[in-house]
Amino acid sequence: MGSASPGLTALPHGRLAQPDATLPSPPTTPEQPLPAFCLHYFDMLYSEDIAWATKGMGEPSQSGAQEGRGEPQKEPEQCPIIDSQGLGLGAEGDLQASLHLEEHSLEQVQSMVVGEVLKDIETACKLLNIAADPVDWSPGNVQKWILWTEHQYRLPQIGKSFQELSGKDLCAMSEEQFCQRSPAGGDILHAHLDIWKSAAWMKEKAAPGDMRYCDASWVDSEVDSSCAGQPIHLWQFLKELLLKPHNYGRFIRWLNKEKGIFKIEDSAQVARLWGIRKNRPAMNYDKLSRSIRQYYKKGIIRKPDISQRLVYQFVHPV
DNA sequence: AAGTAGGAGGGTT
DNA sequence: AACCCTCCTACTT
Repeated sequence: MGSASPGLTALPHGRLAQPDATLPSPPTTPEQPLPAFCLHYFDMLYSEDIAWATKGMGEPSQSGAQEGRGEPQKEPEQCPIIDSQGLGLGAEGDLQASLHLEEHSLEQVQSMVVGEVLKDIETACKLLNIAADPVDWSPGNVQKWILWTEHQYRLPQIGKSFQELSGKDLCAMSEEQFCQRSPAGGDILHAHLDIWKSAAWMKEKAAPGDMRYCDASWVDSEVDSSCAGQPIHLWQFLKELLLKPHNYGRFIRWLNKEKGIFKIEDSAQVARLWGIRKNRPAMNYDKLSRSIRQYYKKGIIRKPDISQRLVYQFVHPV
């Protein structure tokens, strides 16, 4: 087990010295939450393969310790805009212009970062059926979020240290208190919570009167508009995962999207995600696959014509 | 050893 | 009643 790229997100970098950012930061958290924001995105970049974006953003090269693990770590072509930061700053006269350009590109990257983070949080909300704002979480929601975060970022299992805590309690805790409850990974969990708090704060601030963001999912502070509290079906859950190859492609992916054929690449992880979603800690692939097989009779999922292990097909692909 | 198939019983909604 | 969850045996890869 645990076959999938160990240590990818066992971040040794802790607090990164980020350049002071131009993004807003919640007034509730005096100690710059934005680094956490970026930190989180760096995680994603490294777990996905868009490492180029980290090049110009003050990332201190991860101390090279992560190199050569699993993936070949291809050296991608550098982003010309961002790369201007490190190169071509020799001439004094160009300095002003370069800085200007740099600022502009930084803004672009930052807005991209924010957009990606918001999207991922939105996905997680749907998947976990929890509110976007951590303050609104029940103790059960908190446990779900911690389980999911542990899973997503391969943190040590520390959820039990935070039992009986509501989202409000959690949000009131400092990083030190997190570490007190969980010396291993408490700081990272706190950083992730900061990201969620920041996102919730930004959202609240973004749409006081007029709401442009009806399309995504959250219109007001109330999130679950479509399927609030509704029991999600397994096939829906699988489709949601498949819609996010960026996040879940390592676990489940399309083999032929048009025909609805997909493959479960990591049965244990998919089962675990499903278990988190349904509050079934004992969920495993044996049980999950039994539920999939129930779909045969109902005509929702079937085995493809050429049957392969861990490969299924939606009968009515959309 | 892990995945596939489907019966059976129970729980939650 | 629908939709799993759990446990099970038998069979295949």
